[in-house]
Amino acid sequence: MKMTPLITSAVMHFGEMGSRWGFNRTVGQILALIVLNEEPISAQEIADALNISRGNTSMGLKELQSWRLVKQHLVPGERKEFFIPAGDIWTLANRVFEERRKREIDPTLSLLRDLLLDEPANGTEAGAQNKLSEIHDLLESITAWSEELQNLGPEKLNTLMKLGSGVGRMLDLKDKILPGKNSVN
Amino acid sequence: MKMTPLITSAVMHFGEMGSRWGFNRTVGQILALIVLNEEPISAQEIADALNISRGNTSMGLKELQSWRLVKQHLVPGERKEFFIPAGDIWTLANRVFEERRKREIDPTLSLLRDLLLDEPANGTEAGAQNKLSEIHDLLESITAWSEELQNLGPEKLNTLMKLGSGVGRMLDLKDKILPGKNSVN
DNA sequence: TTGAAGTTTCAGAAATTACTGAAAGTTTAA
DNA sequence: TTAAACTTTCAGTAATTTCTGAAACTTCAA
Repeated sequence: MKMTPLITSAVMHFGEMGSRWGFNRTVGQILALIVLNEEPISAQEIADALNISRGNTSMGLKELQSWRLVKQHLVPGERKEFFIPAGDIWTLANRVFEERRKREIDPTLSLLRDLLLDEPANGTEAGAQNKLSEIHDLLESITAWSEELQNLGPEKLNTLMKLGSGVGRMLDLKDKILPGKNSVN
Repeated sequence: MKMTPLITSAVMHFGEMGSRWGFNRTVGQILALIVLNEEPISAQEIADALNISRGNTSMGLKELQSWRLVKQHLVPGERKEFFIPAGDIWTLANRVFEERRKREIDPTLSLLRDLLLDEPANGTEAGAQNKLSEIHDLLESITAWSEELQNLGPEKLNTLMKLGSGVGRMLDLKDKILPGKNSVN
């Protein structure tokens, strides 16, 4: 494992950002290393390149697999396990979104649903429930929308993103082209 | 300040989620309290309701103001400062997105731009640069897209989100309705 | 069936992050 | 100008999170 200056900077940066993206420093570094490395890389090579313990490496890889960002790669004839990215950059980004949605939105949505079932005990609670219900609706929209975008597939998603301000114009026209059931009250 | 059971559950939950959303427990709790409370609330009331020190409260409020999620509210005749949400739920969600983009994407984008300026020293670096350039493009698309959505305004954004699977159909038709400059190669 | 080559687990140590509370700072009314 | 009412800062402590490394586990070839 080489670790040229360029790769080192990138790996270090991904480490720093790791915690903001939902995992920790070494997990970020491991991910960067696996993505930037052309060849499959073994756990031991990772530990050496990053100067971290073998144990920490093992946990980091487990976490990355739970995020479905890296996967094992069996090299025939080799006993040890190698690791490679679980897909192209687009796929990885999608997985990060999805996984974060699960961790950042779903639990709240489920709590809000419960809280909204209770009868408000008084005026204060009624007011709070209104707010909570607004939050609930917003989070549901976001969830539904992100699922929608996911099964649009990368190509269409890309088209949509590149469309830029065209989206606004398109919305103005939508009733003409999509009459009926999808019009919004 | 009351803190009925309902409000307590919500506040505690927002505290737990806080760290996943980019701030810490008490900041999350303070935010929930301010949003769910109908009336403006003072720093002292917040500290009492959450059982946290006055100093911590002050830091938390400062952070929430830096995220532009809460703002001061001067009550005439009162010396102390009161706090209220900086806008409706939609606005707050937008601010969180925006702020997180600044913290989670912008620094990486800027590093990637720098790294891509260097001449690759060898084959390994060239390969890594390709990957980095893919990541760069993806992050730029996301940034541009999120800005686009922001200045679409809440109403249109809502229309778009509610459109659901209609988006896919609309994209199929887009060349017919938006000919020319916005077509994607 | 043993042992070499590998992986995983997890208790404790190290590093990081959050919180407290006392002291310093600010504002306003008298 | 003083002092009461309030806010902010920040050094030190507490809580949490991450990391290490030794031990336990697994797999496979001989």
